[in-house]
Amino acid sequence: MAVIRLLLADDQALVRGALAALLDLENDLEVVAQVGRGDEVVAAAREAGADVCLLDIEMPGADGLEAAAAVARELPGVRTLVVTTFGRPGYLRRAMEAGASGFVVKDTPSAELADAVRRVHAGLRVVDPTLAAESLSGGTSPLTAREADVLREALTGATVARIAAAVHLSPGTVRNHLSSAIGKTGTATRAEAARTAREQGWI
Amino acid sequence: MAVIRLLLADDQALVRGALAALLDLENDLEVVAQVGRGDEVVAAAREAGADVCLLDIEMPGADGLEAAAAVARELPGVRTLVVTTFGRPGYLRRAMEAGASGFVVKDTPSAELADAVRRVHAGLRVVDPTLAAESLSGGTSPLTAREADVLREALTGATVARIAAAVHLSPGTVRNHLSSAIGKTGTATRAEAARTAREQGWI
DNA sequence: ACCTGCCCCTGACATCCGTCACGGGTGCGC
DNA sequence: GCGCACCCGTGACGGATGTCAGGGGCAGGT
Repeated sequence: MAVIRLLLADDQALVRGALAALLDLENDLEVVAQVGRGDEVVAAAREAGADVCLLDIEMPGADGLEAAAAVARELPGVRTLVVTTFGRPGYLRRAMEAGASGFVVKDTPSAELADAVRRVHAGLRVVDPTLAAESLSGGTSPLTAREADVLREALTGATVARIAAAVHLSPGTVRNHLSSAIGKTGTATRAEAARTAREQGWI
Repeated sequence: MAVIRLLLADDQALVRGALAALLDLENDLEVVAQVGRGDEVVAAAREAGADVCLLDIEMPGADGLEAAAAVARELPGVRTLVVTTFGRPGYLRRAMEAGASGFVVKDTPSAELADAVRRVHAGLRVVDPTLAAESLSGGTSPLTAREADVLREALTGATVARIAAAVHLSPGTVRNHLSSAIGKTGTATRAEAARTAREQGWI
């Protein structure tokens, strides 16, 4: 039986190397490529002939969800497994929509990772069970595209004027979108709204 | 020569297990304990007879800096190496003040971790060189204790009224502290001030 | 053709926020 | 003792913010 060829993508070199050490202990797994940026995944996977890509979400260049979509689009035979720190319901949904075959949070015991890789390689879907329930209940974002845009800018604590400049809108419109987003998130200030939206994976 | 006995503390089980796999590859290193909470470090290190503790900063119970201080206080012969995601200057300073022997960010190549452990065990100090410069230049926090308190509450985007309630102060006083903190951080809003203070490791 | 939802903008309002000036209290080092 | 820094509070000011009521435009579904 042929070994499963893996690509690891994580911006933290130490974690990347440690995961490689962990997975290389398995006889049927082989790490054939490692990258630290999301926009290098497709090229590296193609060159190394990877079967499965392990993708972290938080990465420079392109995040793991974009990378998963790119792999699904350009390398149809290659499966992707998203491995992330944050078990946000919206992340799971977005990962599945991006064509990922699996979703694992970094809280899971390390012994299960190799099995998750094997299942994904076999064509099965791997989803963190506790997260799946949350995702089904309240996963989809109630925010409109513009509301998500202004909330993204609001994450840094920017003023209305700067958000308006960044999104090329009138300050009044920005305030309307923010007010709407605050209502939808059940919060009282834009900072809280941005915070909860991020925790839900909506932005 | 005796092997170096290691304790790993990281709240993410997957990362913890992967680091264990990485370090167990070295003949002179042995992982003898793993914990996922900061407040279990001392007991586990004592029971397992660890020589060196690898501590992540972000952990429930007690963070890695508190854990390092506890180890230094209660297990004088045991050295600690702080391994963290965020290379914030204030973190390095606080780690050293807590009695840690080393400070490594998760961006460093995985091949260097084992060497860092050996150096720490040998009594040397290990510090990420790029971070050391930053820390010397602008590491110490300009914030007073109260300013740090209100900024911590402001991180979530709370209103002045809620911050005041949480810190048991008058709303006016809270606004004064916030205004002062905004001035010291060179920002324009409390959200930005809280953000930069966190990035500097001041809170 | 009509309704609905989202987008963009304007204007007005009450409230909140950031700033400043001020006074009084404490503890520390010179 | 004196200055100094920090703490806590008050009061007032201008500007920012969140909310509401409108108006118009543009797509998709009935």
